[in-house]
Amino acid sequence: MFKLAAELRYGQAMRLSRESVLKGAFAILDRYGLADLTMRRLAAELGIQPGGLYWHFANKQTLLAAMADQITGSDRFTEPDRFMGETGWRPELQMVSTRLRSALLAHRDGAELVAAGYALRPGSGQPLERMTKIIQQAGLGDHDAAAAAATLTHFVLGHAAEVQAHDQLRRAGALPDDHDQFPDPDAAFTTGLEIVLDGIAARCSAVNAAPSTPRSRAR
Amino acid sequence: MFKLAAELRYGQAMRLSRESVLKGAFAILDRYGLADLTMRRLAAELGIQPGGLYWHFANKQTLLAAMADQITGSDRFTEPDRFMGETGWRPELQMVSTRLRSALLAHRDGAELVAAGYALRPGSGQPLERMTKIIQQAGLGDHDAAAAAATLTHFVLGHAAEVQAHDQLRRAGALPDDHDQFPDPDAAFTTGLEIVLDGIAARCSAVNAAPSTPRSRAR
DNA sequence: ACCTGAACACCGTTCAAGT
DNA sequence: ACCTGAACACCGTTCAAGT
Repeated sequence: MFKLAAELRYGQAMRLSRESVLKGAFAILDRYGLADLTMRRLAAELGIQPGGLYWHFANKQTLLAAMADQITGSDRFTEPDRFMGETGWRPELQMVSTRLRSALLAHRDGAELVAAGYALRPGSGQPLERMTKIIQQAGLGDHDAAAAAATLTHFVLGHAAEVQAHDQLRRAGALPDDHDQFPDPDAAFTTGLEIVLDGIAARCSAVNAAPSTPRSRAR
Repeated sequence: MFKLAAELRYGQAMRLSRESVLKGAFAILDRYGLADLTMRRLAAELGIQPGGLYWHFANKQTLLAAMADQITGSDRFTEPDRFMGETGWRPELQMVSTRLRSALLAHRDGAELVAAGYALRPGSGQPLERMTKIIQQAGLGDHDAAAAAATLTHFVLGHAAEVQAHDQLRRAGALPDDHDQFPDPDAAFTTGLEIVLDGIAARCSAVNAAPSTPRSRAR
């Protein structure tokens, strides 16, 4: 009898799963940021002891990698390959980049999290692989396509990280009221994206113009 | 008498300065990596108690920022403005980018360090400001020049971070003997740099061709 | 001026033991 | 199978007190 009462009070409220632990981790991330996402704090949020977490995840690194995978590996990038018919490589690349940006910005410190548990490792880097394929279909060779996709990824990741670092400064109150002393990140993203896409376009036409000497550059 | 002996043994070996603390910090960084660069470890390396460090630097963040500034703010970027005469914006941008890459790769985890204590904040972002000026002289407006410089910086930083993350994996022995399953980072850098520079060139000619409608894009 | 000694409030991780 | 309890080996930072 007493035991039952004790269980109602102190017993497990509900058995946890990998998914519920991940959910709790995202809750802390979004509310308090990556710096405050500690194993002990997460355990407290979930109502268990710190050690209990290690039944679900081998270590913190694995947990963070799973979070990064969830951000970067959402179905948005694996979506119907030819959903929009033959729109060409440029709008496709633009779409993947924009969606990756949105995915990174959807969670507080999302870019830092993904950059830390590197998104570029195979398997998780779904947007990277998607970009590489699109660029290959645009006519670039394997090496060039990989380098171009990496360049695009670095830009998107760096841009999102910069935006979120700026968010963090504002939260800390260390900014002069903002408005636009840091002139419009959306416009900067659009411009940067156009620059990279134009650069890829230039390399494509260079290859198409002189297939035997891919080193030649358009002037 | 005993006091003198005691001082010879346990007294200060040599008064520390901000510079010597920085030097010790770089020594640990290069030998053991950023993860092992702790205030306690640094104090031990310098032969003082952990608390003693806080006379020289307000906190760890300030120390790391000073290290990032030293990497990113070396004189290499402020060098003679017209040392190479009128070589044009492209080789100038190429030079600054290449030197920034070298500076980041010169210290273990240099890219991560610079990315964390953001190199993009004014004052420390000397390469960023240098790039912006060069691009402005190439004909782009303030906003476009800033966006282009940020794009270039994100590429260089992201590339270097990727290279060093790869180095770390190899050190941990978690890689299949390397050779070139990760095909030549130097070539990937050259290709990525050309892509971004071509993109900037495209934007320049778009502006020059139609100054009143800078939205038009070269085809 | 520069540092010690000692404490405070944290970390991630392990592991026997409980249920 | 899933978690507790308790420990281990760390952190960054503060601050009175020494010299």
